[in-house]
Amino acid sequence: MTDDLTTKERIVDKAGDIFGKKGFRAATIRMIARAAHANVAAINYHFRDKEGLYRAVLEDIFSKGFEKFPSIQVTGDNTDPKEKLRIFIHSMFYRFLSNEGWNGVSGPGKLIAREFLDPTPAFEDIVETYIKPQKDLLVSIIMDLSGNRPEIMDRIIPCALSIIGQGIYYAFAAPVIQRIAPQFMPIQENIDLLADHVFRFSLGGIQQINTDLAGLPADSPKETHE
Amino acid sequence: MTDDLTTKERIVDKAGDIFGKKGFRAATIRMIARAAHANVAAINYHFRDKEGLYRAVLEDIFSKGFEKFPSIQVTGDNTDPKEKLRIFIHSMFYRFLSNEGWNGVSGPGKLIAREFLDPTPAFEDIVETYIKPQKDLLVSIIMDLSGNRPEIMDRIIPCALSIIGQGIYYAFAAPVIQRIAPQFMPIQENIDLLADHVFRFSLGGIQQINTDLAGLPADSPKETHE
DNA sequence: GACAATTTCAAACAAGTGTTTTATTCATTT
DNA sequence: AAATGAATAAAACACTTGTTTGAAATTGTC
Repeated sequence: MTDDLTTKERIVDKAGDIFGKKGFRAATIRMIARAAHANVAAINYHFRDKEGLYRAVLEDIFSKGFEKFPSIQVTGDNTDPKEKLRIFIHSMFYRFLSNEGWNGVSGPGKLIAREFLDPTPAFEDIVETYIKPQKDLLVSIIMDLSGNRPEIMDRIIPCALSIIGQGIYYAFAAPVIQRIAPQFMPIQENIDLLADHVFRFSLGGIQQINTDLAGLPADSPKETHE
Repeated sequence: MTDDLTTKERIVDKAGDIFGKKGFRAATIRMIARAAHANVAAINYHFRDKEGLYRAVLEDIFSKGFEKFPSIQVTGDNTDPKEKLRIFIHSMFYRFLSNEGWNGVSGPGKLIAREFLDPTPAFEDIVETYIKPQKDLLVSIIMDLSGNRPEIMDRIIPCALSIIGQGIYYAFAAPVIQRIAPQFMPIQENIDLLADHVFRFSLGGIQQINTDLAGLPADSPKETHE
């Protein structure tokens, strides 16, 4: 199934799994070479060194992940902000957990979780290119939900972090979830279940923050009820 | 300051920092020995092998962390459940982030985050002894907040995971938070700020879930689509 | 103080690491 | 068909790893 790929492509592909599964340090180029049916020297030939391969893998994962599961492009239109939030969260979970995405903790998704903990130099660009725009988009959605009051920005940002945090946790704490709440394992079958929960929970959280701030003078606090 | 400790204690102490900072694999016993002013062979003498040392470190971290920042012991009393939730979340953040606790991402806390990703065999006992009781306590608090309806357990558990998830994320995604929202860095000075936000946000989330379920008869698990 | 057990130390060991070297095969162009 | 450059392969290299060894130092006990 990977036989029609070039050696270089096979190496990046398998390296994603192995770096994800083992971590940068514990993954050896000999494992990767064997898995990719390539010679160890091919890695240094194509990627200069182990870190060069890692950079290539990281870029590959993010570009493919956001290509297959983009977040919402249209932010300025008049879609219901609740619906935007729902789509954002669902996209996030599909990107994290689906087989065509980062496949949760058994695939390259784990590699991303590792970067959250110990960013390598290669991660700098990733944050700028992919993560910051995600955060900004989410902030703008929450802003919409809160009546667009720029003065409450420092209440909005923690909400965004809380939402991203739930996504990251569900995606990468799988080994622990497996042990304490196996029915909510972050796997393909549970994507919609988990995403729905996080959407509901976060919507409530945002509304609570809005309520806390209700005393402040502002335009009519948009009632978000169904 | 660590000079009055035995060699064995100095090794465990420094190993916590180094394992946390570098990870199990990347941390070398020579680094640890040098930091602890001990000979490399002392590690194998006292702990059999590197993994034995790691086990000792893990047990040390958890026992000390929960000793200094226990969660609430009294769950059956008549304290306001909201207040219980507030205390639970604050305890969690203090344990994760304070200097006398796990000191966030610069201390042994990072080691725990790593275990969430790749549990070692040593983590099994930790989950049973420390993490599961934490989850059960949190579930019982949320249960109180939801009117104690056991039939909605599968809505309660995800709420617990969402709360723990925010804690874990805030504590250990520091390198990313530093880059996308530096004013909310998980450090000593921000503990109360972050814990307060997570409390408010989560309270709103739980109430939203309760609202969603308000109309439901006791046992019809209606799907939450629009 | 003498003896025995525990603890510490420098050195060596075997295995595994990323990388480089050198030679060979393959594909493309002339 | 020959030539050229890219790609692959096997082996060697320099280095680091966790662990073990055997002797020295320290500690506790009589």
